[in-house]
Parts: sequence; C-alpha cells; structure tokens
Amino acid sequence: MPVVPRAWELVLRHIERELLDGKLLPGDHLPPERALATELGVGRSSVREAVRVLEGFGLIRTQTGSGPSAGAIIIATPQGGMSALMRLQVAAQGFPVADIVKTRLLLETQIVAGLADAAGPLDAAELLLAAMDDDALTPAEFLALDAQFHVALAEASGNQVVTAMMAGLREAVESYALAGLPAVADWGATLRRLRTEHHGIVAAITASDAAAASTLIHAHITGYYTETHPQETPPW
Amino acid sequence: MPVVPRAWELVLRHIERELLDGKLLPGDHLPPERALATELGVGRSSVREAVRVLEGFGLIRTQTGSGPSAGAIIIATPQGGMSALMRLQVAAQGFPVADIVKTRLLLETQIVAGLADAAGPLDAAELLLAAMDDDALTPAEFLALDAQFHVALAEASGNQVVTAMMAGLREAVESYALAGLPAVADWGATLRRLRTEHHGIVAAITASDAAAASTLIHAHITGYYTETHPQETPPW
DNA sequence: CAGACCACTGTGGTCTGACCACACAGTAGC
DNA sequence: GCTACTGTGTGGTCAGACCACAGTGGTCTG
Repeated sequence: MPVVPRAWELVLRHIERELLDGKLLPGDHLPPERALATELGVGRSSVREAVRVLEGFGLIRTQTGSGPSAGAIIIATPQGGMSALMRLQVAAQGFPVADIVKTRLLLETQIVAGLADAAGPLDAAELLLAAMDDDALTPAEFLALDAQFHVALAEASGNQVVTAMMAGLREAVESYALAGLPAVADWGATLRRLRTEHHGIVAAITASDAAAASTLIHAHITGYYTETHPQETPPW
Repeated sequence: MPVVPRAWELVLRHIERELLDGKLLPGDHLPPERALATELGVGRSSVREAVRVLEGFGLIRTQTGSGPSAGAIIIATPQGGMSALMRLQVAAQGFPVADIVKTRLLLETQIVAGLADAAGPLDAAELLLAAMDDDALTPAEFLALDAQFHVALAEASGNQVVTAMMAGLREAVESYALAGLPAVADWGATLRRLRTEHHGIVAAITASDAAAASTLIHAHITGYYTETHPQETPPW
C-alpha cells in the first residue's frame, strides 16, 4: 500500500463512500469535475482519472453540453464494464479460452435448470431464436445472434450478477466461436444442428424439464467446441 | 456512438490491439506515457486516462522511479479489477445482495463438485481451515478468513475465470456477512456450526463425494443467509 | 403576439507546460 | 574497494487555457 495514496484514489474512495452512504443514487449527477476538484483539494486531472475508472466500470455515463442530461450520471449498468474487463483480460492472456468455456458450462447448465424450475419471460430469447432461423444470415451474423441468445437466457433468470457475467463472457465467446469457424467442414450441417439444439433447449425449459435442459445445453456448448478444436484435449 | 471518438479511447484501443497482436505480453512494459502521447498524437493526460482504466481493470501495475520495475507493467491479474468492479456496482445498487448469494450458490456448488471429481491441491483451503479453528479470532476476523476460504476453493479448481468471479464476490460476501452479524443470537453456536460445515465440505471433497460436497456447501451458504435474514423470503 | 434566431453559460474533453517524488545508474570521492 | 552523490528518466500532480457541445434565456423579426 502506498504511504501517500494517489490523488485519484482519494477521489474514487470519496465517491464510493457517498454511494455507500446513499448520498448518490442511480440517476443522480456527480458534481461537476471542477467543483469536485476544489472540494477535495486535488487537481481536475486527478478527478478526471477517477471518473474515467468509474466510466470504465460502467458505473457512470458522461455527456458533454449542458442541461439535465449533461455531466456524469450514475447508471450502474455492470454489463458494459464486465464486458470490457473480460475482453481485455482475454487479450492480455489473463484468461485462457478453455476456462471461458468451462465457466460457460458451469453457469449455463445452472441457468437453464433454474429457468425450467421457475421460468421467467423467455420472449427475448425466443425472438433471437426466430431471427436465427433466417437462412440469409452469414455465419458471423448467426454466431453473433447465438451469443446474444445465451445472454438472453441469463437475463431471463433475473439474476443481475449472472447476467453481467454472461454478458462479459459474450464477446469472448463470440470471438472464439468466430475463430473456430474455418475448422467447421460443413457449415450447413453445423447450422442445422445448432438451430435444433437451441430449439430443444427452449422446449425443455418450457416443459419444465431441468435435467434435460442442462444436458442439452451442455452438449450444445461442448459440441461446438470439440468440432472447432478437434486436436485438443477437452477441458472438461 | 460518438462521431469523434475520445482521445483516451483511441489510446485504449491501440493498447488492446497491441495485446491482441501479441506485441505486448504479460510482464512487458508499456511505452512511457510521454512517448505514447507523441506517438499517437494525443496529450499525455489522455494517455494517463487510458492507463488509469487499464489499472482499474487489474491489467497493468504502475510504479514510479526508474529501472526495470518502474513504469507501467502488464500483469493481467483479473481478481483485483473484478473485485473493484463488483464492490462499486454493489455500492451503486447495481447488484442486489440476493443475486450475489444466488450466484455464490450457483458457482460454489459446481466448484466443489468439480473438485471432488478431480481434486486439485487443497493446501491453501486447509491452511485457512486450520486458521479458522483459532478460538482467539474475533467474529470479523473469522468471517474474513471464511470468505478467503471460499475463494481458495475456487482457486483450487484451477479455473481462472471462476476464481476471478469468486474473488470479485468475496468483498461483497464479506460485507453482507458482517452486516448480518448482529442478527446472530448465539455466535458461539454459529461459529461451531460454520466450522463443522467447512470441515465437512473439505472431507466430502477429499472423499470424492461430489453430491455430498454440493449439498453441504449449499446448506452452508443458505444456512448463514437465512440466519442473518430471518424475515426475508429466501431468494432460492 | 408568436416564432425564429442567437449570444450566453456551464459542462466535459483536451492539450501544454511545469514541477515533484522516486528509484535506479553511473560517477566522483574517500 | 566502498561510499556518497549527482544525473536521468519514470509516473503523479497541478494550473491554466482553449475547444465542442447543448441547453437556456433573451432578443429580434414577421
């Protein structure tokens, strides 16, 4: 721990404390950067660095101009921050792809089982399901919708922490799915299989068959991974 | 999307690209801030804001002075960043405590089941287990060790993504556990129960009894939560 | 009087230049 | 040979200035 804490950390802690004390709520404005700087006795650049970290975490949104929508507003939408964090950690090789897949398996088997037991609204997922049945889609477009479909299942669970985690994994999942595309010998056959599996998963959920839903999504995820990584030993 | 991307986002994307291209690897130094600024044609303050975001994500570590250990070094340790993100999102009410607990249940039941099937080294967890048997511990100290114990189980699984997620949950878990402390009528009894449960979980893992380990840790987590939140309807 | 127009004001975004603290590297002195 | 010191390059911070932007409120024009 630094003996002299950096100025921007002081600003960060100050904002965190105001959040914990309930003085700042979602939707509120942060004080203007210049005011915060004089109030805390630091330079404006230090305030900006702290604000930048909060923006990176998806905690606030900044907007130039004037009026009610301008300034730094607390939004507390963790998905964006989680996505960026995961994407950069994968880029910096902090997260192996195998661990991403294993985490997907762990989360998603539980998510669909939970949905089967106490189903939430599956509208968003079913919409994506229909969109994926469009034959005009390119493989890349299909895989993008595919990744969104899996996030939609997490959203349907209503658990915001799990949703943020799946959203964070989404970009990583999409990129490795895309990277594996050349290894797919017969895309048409794979496409049909993926579609069938998706419909099967949703059917199992609506039928309240938790065990089947878990098994199906497990096979769905491992199936694509083994197809695109044939030479590797499966991580599970 | 802003038509004119902010300068610090440009810097961030540049660094991300170098990471993806393998030009920057863990352990490498980032170029000096001044050099990066002139290279990208932006001001040093913009570079600093991008660096600050990366530091917040736990991607780099900065150090003043000169020599090999000074400057910004890529470390790719996601736990710190994930912890900070979760802590702030909880503070900003982006994550309900009930969802934290549900996510713990989801992750940890799977983790211990995986450990029972293919056990990794439990040394760290067993060390914490022994430390928690010290009768001189205050409740707060015990709960801090308790939270570390659960993270240690995740670490033993070898899955870095799950470990980072559990590390992110740790502070949130510890704080709600601490907040619930006054609701515990007989701390001595609760302490004995928690200890017994911990030992039971490790025993089930070493006995390769996945089902028992899952059941025990489920009861362990829900038990403390219901004891400290008696009036609420359980979220599971 | 109604509408269009426009300067004003406060916000974040950026850059420049300066200075500090720090830690290592090389050198001068002993 | 060892010690002490100076030099150098790094991040950390600050102050000041300017820009772009978007509301606000007034003024002008029909």
